Amino acid sequence: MAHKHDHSQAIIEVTRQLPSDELLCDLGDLFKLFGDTTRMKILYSLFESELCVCAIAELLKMEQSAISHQLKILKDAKLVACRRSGRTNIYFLADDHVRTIIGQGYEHLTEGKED
Amino acid sequence: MAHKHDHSQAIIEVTRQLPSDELLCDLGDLFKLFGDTTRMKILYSLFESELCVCAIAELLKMEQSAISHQLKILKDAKLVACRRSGRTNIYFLADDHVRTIIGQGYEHLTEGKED
DNA sequence: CTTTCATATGAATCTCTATTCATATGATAA
DNA sequence: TTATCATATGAATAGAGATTCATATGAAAG
Repeated sequence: MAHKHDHSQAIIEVTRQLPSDELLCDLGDLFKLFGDTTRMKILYSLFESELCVCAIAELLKMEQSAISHQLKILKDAKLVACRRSGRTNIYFLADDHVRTIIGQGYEHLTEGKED
Repeated sequence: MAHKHDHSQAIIEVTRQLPSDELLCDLGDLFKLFGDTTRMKILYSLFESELCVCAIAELLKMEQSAISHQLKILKDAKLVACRRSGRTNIYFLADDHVRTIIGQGYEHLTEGKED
């Protein structure tokens, strides 16, 4: 009611269809995981093969610590998982939605070429 | 070569398959757009119907200015577009990938219920 | 058991970004 | 033309998050 012209009907209708705040937050949080270049590179690397932490660090030319921190975030979100092998930790994709979601983004970018 | 154990072969292989830095950055930037609750709510609202700025502001109970700023970001990214109608600006979805991408995220959330 | 290697983690820093406030723009109505 | 409404926008602020540094943990080798 802050403005003069009326659209209360549209608002009521859209509100009815809108998912819960909690779900919308969760959705934002999910996509936030993909919204960082480092995490994107990590995920893309794991598309090809499972990798240990220092391999990813070398691959991306970044510090091991930075990679570990990001892997923790991805692991907490259950997008990746890891297993021990000797004293290395080998990470791999834990969810195939990752491929689908990133694939959709990829399509969007490669189709709409005019920018 | 910062570590002792060797995985240069894996690194070479993965590097070969990895998209360019530019594409990976663009992908990150794209998903960053979905990684914010306010933008997510705006996009979800536009799923249902085209809306003017102040309708979105009322709907989300946020300031008009905040909404305008976010709409600009979405518009620059060509995810939404707008048309003039009198003195109101009516925004609508400009790209159907938006629905697909968010839909995939939605599925991921609603399927994996254990958290 | 001590040393070394691979990884994890806490704290600090720095950057990025979302929101707010104030104001500008642009269109319509009077 | 002037007043009003709808939106846009620049600057400032505040908060979140990514990286680094130093260090802790944990496993294996000697």
